[in-house]
Amino acid sequence: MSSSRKTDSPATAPDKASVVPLRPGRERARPTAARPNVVTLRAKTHCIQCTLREHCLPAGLEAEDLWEFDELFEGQRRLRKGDMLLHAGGTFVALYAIRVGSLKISILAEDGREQVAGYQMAGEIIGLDGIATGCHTCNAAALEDSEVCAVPFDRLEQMAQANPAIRNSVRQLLAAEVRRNHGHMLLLGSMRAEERVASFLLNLAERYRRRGYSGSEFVLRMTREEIGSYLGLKLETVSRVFSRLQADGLIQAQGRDVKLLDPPQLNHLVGREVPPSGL
Amino acid sequence: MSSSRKTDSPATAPDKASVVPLRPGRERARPTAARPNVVTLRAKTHCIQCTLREHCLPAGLEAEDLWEFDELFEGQRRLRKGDMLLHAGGTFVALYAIRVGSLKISILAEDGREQVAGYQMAGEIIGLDGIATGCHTCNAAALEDSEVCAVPFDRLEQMAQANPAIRNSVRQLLAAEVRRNHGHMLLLGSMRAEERVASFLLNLAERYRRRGYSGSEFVLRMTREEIGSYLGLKLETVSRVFSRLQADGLIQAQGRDVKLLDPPQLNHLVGREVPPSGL
DNA sequence: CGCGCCGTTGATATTATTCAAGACCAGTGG
DNA sequence: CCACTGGTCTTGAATAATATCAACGGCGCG
Repeated sequence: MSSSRKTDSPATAPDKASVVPLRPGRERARPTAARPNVVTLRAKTHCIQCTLREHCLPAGLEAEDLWEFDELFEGQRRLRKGDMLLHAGGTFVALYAIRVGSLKISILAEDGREQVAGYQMAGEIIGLDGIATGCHTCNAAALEDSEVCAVPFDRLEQMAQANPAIRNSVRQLLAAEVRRNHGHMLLLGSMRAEERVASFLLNLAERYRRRGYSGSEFVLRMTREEIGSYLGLKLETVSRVFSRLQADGLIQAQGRDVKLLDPPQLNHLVGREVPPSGL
Repeated sequence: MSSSRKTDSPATAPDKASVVPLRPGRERARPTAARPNVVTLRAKTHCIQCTLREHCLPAGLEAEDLWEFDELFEGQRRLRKGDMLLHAGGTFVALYAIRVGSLKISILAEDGREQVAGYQMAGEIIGLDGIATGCHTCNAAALEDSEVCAVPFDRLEQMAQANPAIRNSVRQLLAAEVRRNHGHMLLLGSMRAEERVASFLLNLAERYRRRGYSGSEFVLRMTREEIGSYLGLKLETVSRVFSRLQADGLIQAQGRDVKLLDPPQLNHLVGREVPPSGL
């Protein structure tokens, strides 16, 4: 495992789609109706060619719906590490699909305290918290240089009205958001420090795995303090737990490089029953 | 303050609407279009005559919309203390507006642990967690004998499509749900026991106050253990905090009877700045 | 090089949990 | 009427978990 302060990508990262150049005309061959002139758009990566497609908002859409969906957004927006994508109180105009990078979502107490409510990575959607009110209740800041696709919500909604598949996608997204929050409340309300950290690491691992990255070795994008904020712990406690888990042989951690050495045992720690092995 | 084990209503409870008998023909005079024969319905309390109207789903609707909304549900459903209204995993068919009583909402971890995620009282809506998925992720159980109005969701949605006011109501509801969850995460993640309990009491007080009950004196409907589950504390801790707050003169508590003696100080405890006075 | 941020670790303090005992109260059945 | 029971609530003492305070090392960066 290498020190990661410099490399700004996961330990084992097959990032292909973002490098593949647009090949105009090729995607035109798709059996679909009219869509805007792709050539005039600057550096737009279409959903159809995006490797994240199946993890993203258009997950499960058929080719036809996909192109329809693709028309929704005009291009990507770049964020530099630390840039804020959303501000609590800001008016809600669009959902954002993370194409590259990762962001932290945080909520604010009346007295100004800020708490991390989630970490979102490539393929995940940000901004759902604004759907209901029309204004955001969270901050979203880039943890590293990132790129997002903005999906104007009025157009999305309009399209959803006509297209059940897209409507369903939005639903699924909201559902996931609710489930995530419930899971987090469970964590904050009833888990001990070790369980919280293990749960956090397993969650990240699973998400990386689903995206084709290693599910056992990855690089954290956030500081100990941010992890602590997310888990309801102080940064020192997080650090200690990392050390303890390492001493117990469950993980290997050097700074932000993390390797899960004994996932079954980690799962056990979290209270999940571990299938003895096989199937 | 009186011991409350017997009285099943808040300390000072102006429950009028539920006693007022239906006066057939009267509401017919409302300037609205066709609606089903009210006489055949058993004991339906119409929104228009419900004192909770402005705290409930149809909050803010004009008379015309109100009648339209009123057609949505056929009647009330009674629950006895302990009855489950919703089961996690059950299919989502309707939202429920609490007309009388109160319920606790709880979420379940994979390993079976259960945690109270919220307490809902008269005028509040239950079942929103199912909107996204189509199946519920929470349990809802009556804390006392209660009565709810079931609002079939397919019909509500249909109506919302045509009526912006109703659509907006549903939105507001979802927004409130999100805000509630965020607030709870903040509480679980960054407050100490005293702050949590104070926050809990102030929250209840505010909700009672809005409903016309006393905002400084009320009766808890849940056990110490349930409070603890909600606040991420053990029941003994909850009990101790109650005692300490009482010793400090901030509250007066005897079992489930609670009186807030120094709301400003309680607010201060929670981190809210207290306006010195005036304005 | 020196600075600032980050992470680790130790010593100590604080907070919350656990274990245990007993009080209170409502309901039950003798 | 009484005793008995089960559930709830309170309280104390011991313990465990986490936070706080403080020191230091590493690393990137100007």
